[in-house]
Amino acid sequence: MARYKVGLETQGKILEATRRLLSEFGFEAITVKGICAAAGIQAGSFYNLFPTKDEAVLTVVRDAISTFDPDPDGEGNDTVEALVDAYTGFVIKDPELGRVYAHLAVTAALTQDHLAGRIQRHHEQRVERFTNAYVREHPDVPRSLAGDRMEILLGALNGLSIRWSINPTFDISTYASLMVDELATTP
Amino acid sequence: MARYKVGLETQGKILEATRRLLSEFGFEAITVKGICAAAGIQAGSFYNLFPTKDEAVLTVVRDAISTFDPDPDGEGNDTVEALVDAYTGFVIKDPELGRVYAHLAVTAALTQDHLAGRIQRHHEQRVERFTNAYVREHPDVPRSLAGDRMEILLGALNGLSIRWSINPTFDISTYASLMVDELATTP
DNA sequence: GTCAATTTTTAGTATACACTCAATTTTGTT
DNA sequence: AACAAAATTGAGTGTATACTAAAAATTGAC
Repeated sequence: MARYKVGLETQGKILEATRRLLSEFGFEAITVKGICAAAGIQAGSFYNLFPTKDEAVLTVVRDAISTFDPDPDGEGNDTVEALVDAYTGFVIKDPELGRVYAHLAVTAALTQDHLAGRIQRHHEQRVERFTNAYVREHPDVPRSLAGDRMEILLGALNGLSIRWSINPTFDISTYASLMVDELATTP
Repeated sequence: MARYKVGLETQGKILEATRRLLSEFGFEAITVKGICAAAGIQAGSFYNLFPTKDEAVLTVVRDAISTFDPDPDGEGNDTVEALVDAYTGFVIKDPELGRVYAHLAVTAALTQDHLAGRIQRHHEQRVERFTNAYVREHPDVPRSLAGDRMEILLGALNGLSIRWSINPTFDISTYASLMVDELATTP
């Protein structure tokens, strides 16, 4: 929506401020007022560039996640292990943002609002991607079963990442690998 | 705080209304106004019996969970499997309430408010109890390791229950059992 | 340099919410 | 029946929030 250079700069300021506030204080604490203050702009300017607060938050979270994408060009050569590493890497790199994601994933299951739909779609795409990788590695496993298993894996990863964000000594990577092994060998 | 019969009755009405609203609309949708309307009372009456909204919600969730307690008298004879069954039973019996619990468990990791502290304490007690059962069944495993494993199990259970509440065809019981087996056999 | 499109500011609106309080009514003990 | 404790009412407070709109300033294509 920004077409002039200043508009793009302001957009950048807003995203950076949102990212900083999310990383520091989490999802519940974020307000448009706070974002504007941190970005050094006024509310009207925010709404000239973003339709809603959620849009700014989602943009930040999406960008942060894609930073860890093992196959950003969609060449179809990522592995389940690499995808799991990407997930844990994201959570470990920026714990508070990981919490924000987990929080969004949970509330997506709870509420019916617009944000929930967006997050749910993201989750489904993620399952799809994990499933593709799994089927590639285990061609003998029927796709529907593979999909179920990846649902478990992702559900458990979400739970573990929440646990990890409470107690960072919790060895999420190792346990995530353990789960992957288990799902690879179960008949 | 209720000392007269009518007060106890009103307390019951409030809890029932809260339970009904939570089961139907979830945590995010609940308001004091809504509870009062459903209970057929006024706000002042609510606050005569409950100090905060959260207190009513917590009471309902706590009661619902304790219904499934395999060892309500604390005799120390419950097993990990029975505890897992209790968890999944609770979630399956009342999905929306299960979601509410998962939601509270997640936000407990996110926020610092009073409610968060209460839920976190509940989680810790739960881990303690799972750990006790696990150590009873696997006396050779050191307690700290057992505790870690139960943290994983509970974290994953939370994640799975969220997943299940999105898609009830998801076989949470079976997968929960699988996880228990895995945690029993890992060196 | 002009001028329309874009951006920014300023000053709001609308609303939803948890919670309070003084006055009134009801309860149960004596 | 008296009366204090408890319960209830109903109107209200305070506050925080996302979001808006009109006017002013800035940008950049021509």
